[in-house]
Amino acid sequence: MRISDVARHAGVSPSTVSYVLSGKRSISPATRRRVLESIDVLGYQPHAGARALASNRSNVIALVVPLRPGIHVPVAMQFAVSVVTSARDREHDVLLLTQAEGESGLRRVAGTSMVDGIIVMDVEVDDARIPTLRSLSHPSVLIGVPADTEGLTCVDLDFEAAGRACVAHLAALGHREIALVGQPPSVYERRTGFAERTVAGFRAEAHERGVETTVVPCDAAPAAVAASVTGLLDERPGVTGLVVHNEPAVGPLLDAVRGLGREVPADLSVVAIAPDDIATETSPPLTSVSLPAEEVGGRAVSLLMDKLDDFGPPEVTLLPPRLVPRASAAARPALP
Amino acid sequence: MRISDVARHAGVSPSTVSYVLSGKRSISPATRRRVLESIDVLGYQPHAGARALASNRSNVIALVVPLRPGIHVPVAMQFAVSVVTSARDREHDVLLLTQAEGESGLRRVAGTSMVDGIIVMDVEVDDARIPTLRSLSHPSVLIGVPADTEGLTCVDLDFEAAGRACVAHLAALGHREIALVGQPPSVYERRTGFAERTVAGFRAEAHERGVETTVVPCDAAPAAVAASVTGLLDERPGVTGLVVHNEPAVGPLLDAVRGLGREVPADLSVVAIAPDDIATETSPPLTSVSLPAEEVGGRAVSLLMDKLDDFGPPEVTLLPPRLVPRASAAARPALP
DNA sequence: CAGCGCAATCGAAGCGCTTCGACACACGCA
DNA sequence: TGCGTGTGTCGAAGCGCTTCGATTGCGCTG
Repeated sequence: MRISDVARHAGVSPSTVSYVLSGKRSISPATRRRVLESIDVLGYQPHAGARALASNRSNVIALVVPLRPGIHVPVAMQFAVSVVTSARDREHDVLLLTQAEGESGLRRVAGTSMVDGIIVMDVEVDDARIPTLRSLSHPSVLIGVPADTEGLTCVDLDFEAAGRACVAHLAALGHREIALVGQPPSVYERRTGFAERTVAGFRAEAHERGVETTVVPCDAAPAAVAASVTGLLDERPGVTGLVVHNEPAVGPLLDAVRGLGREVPADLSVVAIAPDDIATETSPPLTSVSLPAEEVGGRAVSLLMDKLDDFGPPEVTLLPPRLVPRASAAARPALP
Repeated sequence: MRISDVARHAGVSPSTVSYVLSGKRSISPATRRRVLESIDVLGYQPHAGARALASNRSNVIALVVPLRPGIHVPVAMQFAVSVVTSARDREHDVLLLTQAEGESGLRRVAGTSMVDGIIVMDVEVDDARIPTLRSLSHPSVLIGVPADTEGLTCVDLDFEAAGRACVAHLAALGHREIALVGQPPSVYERRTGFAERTVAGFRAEAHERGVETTVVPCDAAPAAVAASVTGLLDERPGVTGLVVHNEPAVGPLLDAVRGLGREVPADLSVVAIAPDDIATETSPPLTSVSLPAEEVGGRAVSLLMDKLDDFGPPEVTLLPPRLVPRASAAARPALP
């Protein structure tokens, strides 16, 4: 079943069929209808390889998904799924690359023209893949922001602003000493962009408002969370507000706080940076800055498509944080 | 940079370069060396589309990942990653399809020759995609086992045997009344193969051994787990053994049991069906049947590759369960 | 020593599509 | 009436690779 079969069936030339399909030249309505009907009747599907060869476009993009210690898989998958969905909306498929494939994987899929562009998740401040991406002639979009963004297209939640927003919210409620319960230590050790930027925003806003801070990296295991929280509240008894930037830790954290005989939000306010579904499932529902995975994934695809059609210069897109008050943050308790 | 450039550089014809690359005809060691050197010097990478067009092989396989309510994303990703890794080991890439794309997605990637074969995860007992898969001329492998396996290639842990093994272990320890804390209700409602098979094995073995059983589907949220466990132990005070087939529930379940003042394993034995990392991270470490995601993913790829080279008939591969005793199951407590 | 078989290589056809230039025709305008 | 302009369609030339059959030169065998 080839394009020439369709052409014969519709009584036109193969090139006409091609133009009907691509819309790159005008075709009379009557011809278009006949061709589309033939395609339908014959169940024609163009050969992807032939198309890629002739047009120099594969209509596939590569997505590098993170598989590193400390990442929260369900959230990473939210990003991945939204990339796939958005890509499909724009007639593209997604080739899955793992972190393990590394830079050679990027070179391979680009060098063999297997993909038209690349989306990279979980970018580090000084990411080893960036020189490779720069060296490729293929466009790419980073989900996350490295230190040097020169010539790169990046998109992410504005984590610095998110950190600031959490502090501002707590400060406005009167809290004078707050702590950030953060990502697992390994995430900071490899200098993952989003984690570092959150801490920076958290500290900067607190400094500007004269609020005292502590930052506690935190492993996800419930026991580790309990230990961190207990240790924290023990060492810093004045802490009345917590910012949690660690999805799997939110449940265990609330349990641990309760286990210490403290009520949320009466004795301790908690603000999370997390996807809405995680923030709303807890009891009490968490005041949170939502992590708009869907929007970020969709934006990454849009930006990549723009680069494929070479519109505009590279740019860094930081989505403004939205803090939604729920039931976990309240005014600072009166001093005992 | 084309194959003819390499050929010129090495002083041979393009077809010789091709044969060096594919190994489909014998090439003298001297020529092979020259060609490989030229490839290296020039940094040649063959054009994937051209290759696919000429050879009728894309060296890409499609993987349909599950995104349904109730599935445990990290475990699903373990499967996916092992599929990608195994595929790469065999010179194939992986195209990511989401459940949402449905049957039309399968038809599309097969019909356009975008992929050579398809791997489908999370198969239901009466899966809607199976007729489509049967109708395609492309080979496919299911991870999971439907009711009618005629003509299909499937691979999975033998969940029925796993259910049996858990019961057998508890029964051997003297337990006479046990319960299965299962997957979320939605998983049973859509009749997911692995969940149903576990229940069947659990019930059959218990019946044969004269052990009384209860089956409790269970949502993953900690509160829901606590409610299920409390309700269960309340209604069935004679239960001294639990089989847990629900990854995210194991932590909350242990907490809930403890919350009821019962010790594991002194008062209540627990056996899990879960990946080893989940079973070993708890306190106490769980006696468990491991879920060999890596092996299943690898097998799925092997089976698909065999079908691509059309070796052998379709077959259902059920990996035998391995029950590893750890610290969560002990002899049934003496009656009060 | 003619003839054979085998190993190593080449040339050319063709995979199924896109795209460029050419062409035919209709229309409006001078 | 003739000419430019624009629209719709066609034909042919590739895109870069694989693969088939043909060819060459060699060492053997009978």
